[in-house]
Amino acid sequence: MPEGHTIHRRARDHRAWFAGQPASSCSPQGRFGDADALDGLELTDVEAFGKHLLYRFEGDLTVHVHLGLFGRFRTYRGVGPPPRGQVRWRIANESRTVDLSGPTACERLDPPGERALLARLGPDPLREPARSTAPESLWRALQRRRTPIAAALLDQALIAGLGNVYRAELLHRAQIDPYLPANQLPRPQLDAIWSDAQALLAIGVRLDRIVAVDSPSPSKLRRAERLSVYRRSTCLRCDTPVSRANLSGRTLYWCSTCQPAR
DNA sequence: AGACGATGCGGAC
DNA sequence: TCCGCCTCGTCTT
Repeated sequence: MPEGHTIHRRARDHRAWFAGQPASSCSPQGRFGDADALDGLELTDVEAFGKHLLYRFEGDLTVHVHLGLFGRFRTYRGVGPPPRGQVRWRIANESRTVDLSGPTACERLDPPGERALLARLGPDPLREPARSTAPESLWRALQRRRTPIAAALLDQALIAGLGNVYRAELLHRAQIDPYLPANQLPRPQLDAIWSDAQALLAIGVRLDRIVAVDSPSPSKLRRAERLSVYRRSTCLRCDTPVSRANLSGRTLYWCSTCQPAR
């Protein structure tokens, strides 16, 4: 579920449903101890930064949510049913109920904590204006790295919001060997990845799912037609068996024909 | 019914 | 580099 597109979509939805009015708040599971202190406060805004969500409440209170690998939201219209499973945080008004379960983080964040969080995130393609060039800071950071470009793309301090699916699909679309050292990636290739990331993430937010192939009607694509290499047995474009490897604990997928080593 | 792996990340070693 | 988190869809038995 959660790469940057999911987080931005949740921010947009939760803002539309809850912002500008009081919301009830509780922690059915009990592990979000501050939930009760927020009960009845007005939710003023919801923001997304990379894979992080910030919920703003009246009185300058901020809640930080990070879904991690397992976290998910369940949404109900109107008054929700009894919590299903372990619900860390339930937020609701008369029209919607949202249950958060399994997050890596669900916590009050004070201003220094928020500054520290945002300081360790690189630029988020979804927060930057659409551009044909990558941020200079990203380019300079990559120049200092000899790790594979595939590892760099998952480093949230370099670029915030990409996960394992977008990494695989972006490198495939750019026809780049995932093991190319980051400091050997030519600037035009970085710019191509950046602008492509902006486009794909925006589609992801709109459709609430990752679609990484070009299509006049991306919303109609079947599951097996949306991705070219991620978790596939063969490359969607050329039918070559997809290569897999473990790169610092994550499975890397690529097509050795479309993305040859130089 | 049970095993396994997953779109993530921090901390221990 | 590995483990834990704490959930669920998919696959195997």
